[in-house]
Amino acid sequence: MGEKELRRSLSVLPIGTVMKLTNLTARQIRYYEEQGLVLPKRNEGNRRMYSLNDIDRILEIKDYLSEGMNIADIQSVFAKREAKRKREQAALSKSISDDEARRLLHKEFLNLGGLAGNNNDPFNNRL
DNA sequence: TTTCTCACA
DNA sequence: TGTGAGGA
Repeated sequence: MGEKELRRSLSVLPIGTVMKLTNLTARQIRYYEEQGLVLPKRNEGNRRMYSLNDIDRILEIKDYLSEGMNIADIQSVFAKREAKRKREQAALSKSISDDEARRLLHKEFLNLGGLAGNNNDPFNNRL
Protein backbone atom coordinates (compact mmCIF):
# COMPACT_ATOMS: atom_id res chain seq x y z
CA MET A 1 0.00 0.00 0.00
CA GLY A 2 1.40 3.38 -0.99
CA GLU A 3 1.66 6.48 1.15
CA LYS A 4 -1.36 8.04 -0.54
CA GLU A 5 -3.62 5.04 -0.08
CA LEU A 6 -2.51 4.84 3.51
CA ARG A 7 -3.66 8.39 4.19
CA ARG A 8 -7.02 7.77 2.52
CA SER A 9 -7.43 4.86 4.88
CA LEU A 10 -6.73 6.84 8.03
CA SER A 11 -9.87 7.12 10.12
CA VAL A 12 -9.83 10.65 11.47
CA LEU A 13 -13.31 12.07 10.84
CA PRO A 14 -16.06 12.05 13.47
CA ILE A 15 -19.63 11.33 12.37
CA GLY A 16 -20.54 15.01 12.57
CA THR A 17 -18.10 15.80 9.77
CA VAL A 18 -19.38 12.90 7.73
CA MET A 19 -22.91 14.25 8.13
CA LYS A 20 -21.89 17.59 6.64
CA LEU A 21 -19.83 16.02 3.87
CA THR A 22 -22.56 13.59 2.81
CA ASN A 23 -25.67 15.50 3.84
CA LEU A 24 -26.96 12.38 5.60
CA THR A 25 -28.25 12.06 9.20
CA ALA A 26 -26.21 10.27 11.86
CA ARG A 27 -29.01 7.72 12.01
CA GLN A 28 -28.60 6.87 8.33
CA ILE A 29 -24.81 6.69 8.52
CA ARG A 30 -25.00 4.35 11.52
CA TYR A 31 -27.62 2.26 9.76
CA TYR A 32 -25.34 1.69 6.76
CA GLU A 33 -22.74 0.46 9.19
CA GLU A 34 -25.28 -1.91 10.73
CA GLN A 35 -25.82 -3.31 7.26
CA GLY A 36 -22.08 -3.86 6.83
CA LEU A 37 -21.75 -1.27 4.08
CA VAL A 38 -19.10 0.77 5.91
CA LEU A 39 -16.77 -0.25 8.71
CA PRO A 40 -15.51 2.85 10.57
CA LYS A 41 -12.90 2.46 13.28
CA ARG A 42 -13.68 3.43 16.87
CA ASN A 43 -11.60 5.72 19.03
CA GLU A 44 -10.86 5.41 22.74
CA GLY A 45 -14.27 6.74 23.63
CA ASN A 46 -16.19 4.36 21.36
CA ARG A 47 -16.76 7.16 18.85
CA ARG A 48 -16.90 6.23 15.17
CA MET A 49 -13.97 7.59 13.15
CA TYR A 50 -14.22 7.64 9.35
CA SER A 51 -11.55 7.71 6.64
CA LEU A 52 -11.69 9.44 3.27
CA ASN A 53 -12.32 6.03 1.73
CA ASP A 54 -15.29 5.64 4.04
CA ILE A 55 -16.62 8.99 2.83
CA ASP A 56 -16.38 7.88 -0.80
CA ARG A 57 -18.06 4.65 0.14
CA ILE A 58 -20.94 6.45 1.86
CA LEU A 59 -21.41 8.85 -1.03
CA GLU A 60 -21.53 5.86 -3.34
CA ILE A 61 -24.14 4.20 -1.14
CA LYS A 62 -26.16 7.39 -1.25
CA ASP A 63 -26.04 7.44 -5.05
CA TYR A 64 -27.04 3.81 -5.40
CA LEU A 65 -29.93 4.32 -3.01
CA SER A 66 -31.15 7.33 -4.98
CA GLU A 67 -30.96 5.20 -8.12
CA GLY A 68 -33.41 2.78 -6.60
CA MET A 69 -31.06 0.09 -5.33
CA ASN A 70 -31.72 -1.54 -1.95
CA ILE A 71 -29.22 -2.45 0.76
CA ALA A 72 -28.90 -6.06 -0.47
CA ASP A 73 -28.10 -4.87 -4.00
CA ILE A 74 -25.38 -2.59 -2.71
CA GLN A 75 -23.96 -5.32 -0.52
CA SER A 76 -23.55 -7.57 -3.56
CA VAL A 77 -21.96 -4.75 -5.55
CA PHE A 78 -19.33 -4.31 -2.84
CA ALA A 79 -18.94 -8.06 -2.45
CA LYS A 80 -18.20 -8.48 -6.15
CA ARG A 81 -15.81 -5.55 -6.09
CA GLU A 82 -13.97 -7.16 -3.19
CA ALA A 83 -13.78 -10.47 -5.06
CA LYS A 84 -12.32 -8.70 -8.10
CA ARG A 85 -9.84 -6.85 -5.89
CA LYS A 86 -8.66 -10.16 -4.51
CA ARG A 87 -8.29 -11.69 -7.98
CA GLU A 88 -6.26 -8.75 -9.23
CA GLN A 89 -4.15 -8.82 -6.10
CA ALA A 90 -3.48 -12.53 -6.68
CA ALA A 91 -2.55 -11.85 -10.31
CA LEU A 92 -0.24 -9.08 -9.22
CA SER A 93 1.64 -11.18 -6.72
CA LYS A 94 1.94 -13.91 -9.35
CA SER A 95 3.50 -11.51 -11.85
CA ILE A 96 5.93 -10.42 -9.18
CA SER A 97 6.79 -14.04 -8.55
CA ASP A 98 7.36 -14.60 -12.25
CA ASP A 99 9.62 -11.60 -12.38
CA GLU A 100 11.52 -12.91 -9.41
CA ALA A 101 11.81 -16.30 -11.11
CA ARG A 102 13.26 -14.61 -14.18
CA ARG A 103 15.95 -12.94 -12.11
CA LEU A 104 16.85 -16.20 -10.45
CA LEU A 105 17.07 -17.94 -13.81
CA HIS A 106 19.33 -15.25 -15.17
CA LYS A 107 21.49 -15.47 -12.10
CA GLU A 108 21.80 -19.20 -12.66
CA PHE A 109 22.71 -18.59 -16.28
CA LEU A 110 25.55 -16.36 -15.20
CA ASN A 111 26.76 -18.91 -12.64
CA LEU A 112 26.73 -21.72 -15.20
CA GLY A 113 28.86 -19.64 -17.49
CA GLY A 114 31.29 -18.98 -14.69
CA LEU A 115 31.56 -22.61 -13.65
CA ALA A 116 32.27 -23.66 -17.22
CA GLY A 117 34.85 -20.98 -17.58
CA ASN A 118 32.62 -19.49 -20.29
CA ASN A 119 33.66 -15.97 -21.12
CA ASN A 120 31.11 -15.04 -23.77
CA ASP A 121 28.16 -14.11 -21.57
CA PRO A 122 26.44 -11.41 -23.66
CA PHE A 123 25.22 -9.69 -20.47
CA ASN A 124 28.53 -9.85 -18.77
CA ASN A 125 29.42 -6.24 -19.42
CA ARG A 126 25.93 -4.90 -18.76
CA LEU A 127 25.17 -6.45 -15.41
C1' DT B 1 -21.12 19.93 22.87
C1' DT B 2 -20.99 15.81 20.44
C1' DT B 3 -21.76 11.08 20.01
C1' DC B 4 -23.37 6.50 21.83
C1' DT B 5 -26.97 2.78 22.56
C1' DC B 6 -31.59 1.52 23.04
C1' DA B 7 -36.34 1.64 22.21
C1' DC B 8 -40.98 3.19 20.32
C1' DA B 9 -47.73 6.95 21.28
C1' DT C 1 -35.81 6.44 9.12
C1' DG C 2 -37.16 9.87 12.97
C1' DT C 3 -36.84 10.99 17.70
C1' DG C 4 -36.11 11.19 22.70
C1' DA C 5 -33.94 9.23 26.96
C1' DG C 6 -29.90 8.81 29.74
C1' DG C 7 -25.02 8.40 29.99
C1' DA C 8 -19.98 9.38 28.76
